[in-house]
Amino acid sequence: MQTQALTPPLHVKQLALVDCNNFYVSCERVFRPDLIHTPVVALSNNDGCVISRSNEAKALGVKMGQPWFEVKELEREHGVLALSSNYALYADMSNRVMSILSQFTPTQEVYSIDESFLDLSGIRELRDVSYKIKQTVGQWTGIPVCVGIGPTKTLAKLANQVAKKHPKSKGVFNFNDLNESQKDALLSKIEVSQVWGVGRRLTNRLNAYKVYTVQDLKLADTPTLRAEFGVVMEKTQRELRELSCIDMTQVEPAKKQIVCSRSFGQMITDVNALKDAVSLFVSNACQKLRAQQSHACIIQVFLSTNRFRAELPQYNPCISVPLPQPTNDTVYVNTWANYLVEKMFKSGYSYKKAGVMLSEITPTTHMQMDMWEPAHQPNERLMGALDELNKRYGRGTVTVSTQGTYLDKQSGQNWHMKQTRKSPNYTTNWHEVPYV
DNA sequence: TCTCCGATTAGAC
DNA sequence: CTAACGGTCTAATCGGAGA
Repeated sequence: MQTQALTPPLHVKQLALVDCNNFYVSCERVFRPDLIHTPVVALSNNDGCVISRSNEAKALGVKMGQPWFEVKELEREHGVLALSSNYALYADMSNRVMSILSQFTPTQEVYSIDESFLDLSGIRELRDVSYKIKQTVGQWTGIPVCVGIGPTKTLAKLANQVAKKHPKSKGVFNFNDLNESQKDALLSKIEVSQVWGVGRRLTNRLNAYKVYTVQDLKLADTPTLRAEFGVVMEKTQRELRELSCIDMTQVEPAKKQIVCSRSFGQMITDVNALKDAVSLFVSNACQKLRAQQSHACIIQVFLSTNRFRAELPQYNPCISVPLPQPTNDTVYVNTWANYLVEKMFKSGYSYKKAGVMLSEITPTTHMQMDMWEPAHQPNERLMGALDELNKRYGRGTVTVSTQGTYLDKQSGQNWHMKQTRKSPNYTTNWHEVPYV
């Protein structure tokens, strides 16, 4: 009887958002069960900022995105353990989780490394299925997840937050199970900043219009909202009103631009070290291009000094050039990148970051040949072999030209990022599998 | 005046 | 010991240049 009353009509869409709890930290804990009660954080590239926190670390006041040096005392005071991010591990764990989730529905959108939308419309016993999802992922991967369900993606996201926040929910919350007054009560208790698509700036602007809660946004005057905040906010409001505006995208669209950039572990003054770094970025960017079967028509290279050191001279050059032919050939793009670094480089500056952007991306099938330019012969077989080897034996196994040969001993300069606290690649490298 | 394009803004994770 | 603050990606919007 009770479930009968709560079960929404079958035509109501049941979109689930499955989100892994504290994903990076949870991945680390799978292989370090001894850390289960330790406050743990994972750091961004270069060990710069905190990007994942265990509940214990959150309780100690560590903020998302906070620079690690600001909270480092907690290491001594409260035994916080900070780990460098181990993307090979996280990507592999993510693939396992996503593949398990795909078993529950034909309609999955992998939204990020730790989140999937699933269309569970028409499923009876939805509560049981939701707990089954949570239980299966937990048992097969060791990663804890929460499930939020609603009639639109925006409401599924909110439902997921409710599932995460309230222990009573046991990790599953279905917005569709509420009656109208329960919905109003719930949305009135949640700050508008929690809504998907509403960040810090928009929160402030909405507050100025006396929109403080999700319910305020849901009931706000639509023409005013549209005029002052644009189409995106209007869509968000419609989604809160249970009209689905944001569709599931099941096939990942090809990227329109590909950027590979990195801050260096230390300041760099040597042009050869910069070339070395940039050639690795080109190599990674071209690999992504080939993975989605595209060519790029424009390459842009940039260098930059450390913007946090205002007392030092600043220089942030950036050049973009059209490639004579669309390509995804690492060697070919590298010759251009190298030339651009040489052209931009000025001595007397300490460089902290560099990067490469490939844009005007087109599918390889649409290749437009320049009638006058002698055709560049892409090293297709070479690139294919390179991708295959790197896939099988790990990224960086086979590299191109001078990439990676510029060793620290030549100048004492090491541009590689700082990663002093990285855990082993438990799942992707046999040499790093620990003895059990 | 209209359109195009690059730069800027805002957001997600 | 010190100094130390991430990387990618998209869509919307704005403002100037050129047609």
